[in-house]
Amino acid sequence: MGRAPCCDKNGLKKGPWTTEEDAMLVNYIQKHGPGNWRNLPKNAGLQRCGKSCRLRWTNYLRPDIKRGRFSFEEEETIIQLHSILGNKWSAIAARLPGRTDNEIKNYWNTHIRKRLLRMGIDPVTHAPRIDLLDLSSILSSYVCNNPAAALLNLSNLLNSTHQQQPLVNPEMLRLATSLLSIKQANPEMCSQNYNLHQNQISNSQEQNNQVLPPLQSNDQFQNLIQGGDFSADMAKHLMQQINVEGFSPNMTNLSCPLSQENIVPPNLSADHHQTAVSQANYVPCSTTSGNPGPDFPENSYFQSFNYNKNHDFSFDSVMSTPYSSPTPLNSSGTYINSSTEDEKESYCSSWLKFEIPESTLDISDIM
DNA sequence: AAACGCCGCAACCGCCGAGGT
DNA sequence: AACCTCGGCGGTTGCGGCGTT
Repeated sequence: MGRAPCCDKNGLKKGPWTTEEDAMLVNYIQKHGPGNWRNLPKNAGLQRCGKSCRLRWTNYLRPDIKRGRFSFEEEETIIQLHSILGNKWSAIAARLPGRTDNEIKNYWNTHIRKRLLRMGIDPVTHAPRIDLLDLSSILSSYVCNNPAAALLNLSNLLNSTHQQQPLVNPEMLRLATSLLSIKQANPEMCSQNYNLHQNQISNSQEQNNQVLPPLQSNDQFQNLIQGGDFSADMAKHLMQQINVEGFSPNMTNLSCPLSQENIVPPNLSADHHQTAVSQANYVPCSTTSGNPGPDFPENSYFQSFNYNKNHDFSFDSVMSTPYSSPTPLNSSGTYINSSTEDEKESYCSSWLKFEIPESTLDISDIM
């Protein structure tokens, strides 16, 4: 037999609270204090169950509740805490004065979660998910203006071996197909030897140590895809076939979020995690316009991404970042106070695109 | 102007653990 | 030990506002 309901629901009102009900509840609690929720509605003259009263008080009427938009700093903190605590909304709320767990939960589900998905980040694990990334935007931004960088991007992505999740998915294959078409349409463009990163090329070739027979035709490629036997190595081979000599599987240029497991030992307590989470989970990319990158708040979550003014986003440097860094959880520095959601989103997305800095790719040599 | 769909948020629901009897 | 109440938590729902067609 199930547990009896918290109260007799017959005759009790449900749904949105009226201002009169709010006033009655507030008046009663001001006189008698919160608690004894079971008897509170009767004593206060409310036709509500105790649970409803408690929720109304804790989530809305409490005087110390902060209303209004979440600040950039608050959002930053939520993402940090969620990366280590998961959906422990009450624990997260405990570190955000004035915010309720319900409010944080709603904000996560309606704003942050969607934004992370758009940026190719799994909102559950906080790990990168290529299959979530908006590849069409990458394609459009690079193939139109900078096909060489697009190819390099793909090369990087396809050569990523540190990911646990498969990087090659139908979307990627579609992208590769498109690039192949571009090559056929513009053979002179793709046949150039861009002669970039030669050292890294040779290194990667040594690492790959694989010799695959050349694909003879687009049909062969299509058959390969349709056959379903298409591994990351095969995809890599495909990129070689598209003629990306000069483009290396340059791991150090691939911005890569780190999973929690990579930076935090599992036996650390939540308090230790609090310190640890101050470190990089995501690694920003520079912009393609020569922009030195966003000025992240000092000691902020984003600042800790190891952004380098010289466009040198070293994967190794991130990996070696100690998780015991004393970076404070709550930034005391100034921060960009984006006033709108769009501003905030564009601000965030600018540091998480899989983009290649033009400073390492002289376009004039290509064109 | 009306219909429709989307989105955000307040509120509800079911479950659980702690504590008292 | 068993039962009950209370408070808390996370997931889900549904309503109202808003934009689009």
